[in-house]
Amino acid sequence: MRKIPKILVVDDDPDIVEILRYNLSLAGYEVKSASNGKECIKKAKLFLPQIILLDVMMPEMDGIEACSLLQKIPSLVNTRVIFLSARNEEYTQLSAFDAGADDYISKPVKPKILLKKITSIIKRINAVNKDEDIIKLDNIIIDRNKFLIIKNDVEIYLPKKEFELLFLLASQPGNVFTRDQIMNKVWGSEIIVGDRTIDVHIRKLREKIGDLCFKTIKGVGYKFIQ
Amino acid sequence: MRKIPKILVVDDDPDIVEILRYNLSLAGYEVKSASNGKECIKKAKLFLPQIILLDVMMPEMDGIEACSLLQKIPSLVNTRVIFLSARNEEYTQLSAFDAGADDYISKPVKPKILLKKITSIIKRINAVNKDEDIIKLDNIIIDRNKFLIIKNDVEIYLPKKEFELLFLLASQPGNVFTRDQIMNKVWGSEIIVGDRTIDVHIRKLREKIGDLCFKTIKGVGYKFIQ
DNA sequence: ATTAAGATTAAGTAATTGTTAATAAATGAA
DNA sequence: TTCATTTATTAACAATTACTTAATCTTAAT
Repeated sequence: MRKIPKILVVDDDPDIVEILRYNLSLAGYEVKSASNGKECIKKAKLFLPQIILLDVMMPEMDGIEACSLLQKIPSLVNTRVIFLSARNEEYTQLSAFDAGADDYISKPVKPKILLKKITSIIKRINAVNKDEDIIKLDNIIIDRNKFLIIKNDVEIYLPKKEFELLFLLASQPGNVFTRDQIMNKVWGSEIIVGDRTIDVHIRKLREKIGDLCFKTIKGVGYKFIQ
Repeated sequence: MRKIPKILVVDDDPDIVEILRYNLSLAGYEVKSASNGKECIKKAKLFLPQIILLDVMMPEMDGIEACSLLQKIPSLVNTRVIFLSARNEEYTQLSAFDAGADDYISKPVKPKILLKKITSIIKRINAVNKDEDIIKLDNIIIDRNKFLIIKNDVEIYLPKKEFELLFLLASQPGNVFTRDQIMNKVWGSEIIVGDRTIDVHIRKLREKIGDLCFKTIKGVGYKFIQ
């Protein structure tokens, strides 16, 4: 069973928010809203929407800046950003895409077409990302909602970073993740930490989950093996 | 190393095809073209593009019908269809999305914006679909994602350089790779190491994978034989 | 037989990862 | 808030593994 897709609507005009919320809710989406860039970032982190509909011109922080910041949040790598804007100058659109936009739609928005686009995006997301929040393997269950690992029927709680690292590696058992990939997915591209940080976290995981679960591929990276 | 993205341009107007081809090639994409829906289907099957730019109105078979048919081709599940059309009636757009379109752009197309959109789509495709770097031969599987060799159902792990060397040779079984080629591909052109280095790595591979798999062509190089 | 290219081995060197403990930062409770 | 506790990061060094080289031996072609 698939979860109801979540959409975050960000616009400083309450009327637009209301119209979008109405149409999207009716179409069966879970909708939340924000009225500026700062609020957008804050809510996106908690809400983890599949799609963010983002206005360009807003007080406090505009959409472009917000979009740039969203890109750096690891938990939002799979979130698509669609700009909805009355500003149709080419350079605005271009900088929106540079900031990481997935699409740019000019206002006034035609609700039917917007809905179709969203359907099509959700279809693509679902086709690829088995975006499961729970990884179930032979003798280990990793539950991202509860931040809990169950190994051989024993509950194990891990600190955030250790959990994220385990979750990443276990998302594709057997596959090697390079240190760069791990860095980007667990820490995010803007955070720079030392060389040994990953090692130490792997160390802790080996202690808590089991030595044999983590294989080092020297010069390449690490992988999780069942 | 990532492959060059492929784009299929479909339009019955040769001028439009030429403009798009020019811009896309310049941006580093591999471009092919078709001039109607039927040709589109045929070429898409062979070319397996990441993206198809599709006109709506065309002789023989229009874009909408072509798009519907494309959806049914399993090898094209990951191909995105972007309509480029002068017809901006809402119902045309809606039926395009119903036919499986990923986007609908109204002509005249602004090349810069189109390119940004394509970049953003390719980025998303690459983020998920890591190209399957697996070489499968009669009794050996070389899996680059897992950094693992399976020979006669036995797992073999190799150090990085040995793995890269084997991967290179096995990528074209029977073909000779000169020492220069090997040097460039495995070590890179900047790094200079002695003459015997390759020999020693071949030695190790012969030990671990099997003597008979590696044939020396004196004065030329080495080849992998099944 | 001569010679040039490759094979082999062992040993040295370089690079990468592992480990521990100390410190900083974040979190949560009183 | 303040203090206690947990978590994250770093630094220093140890251990390991991989890579390269040098020296010597073998082979194949002319």
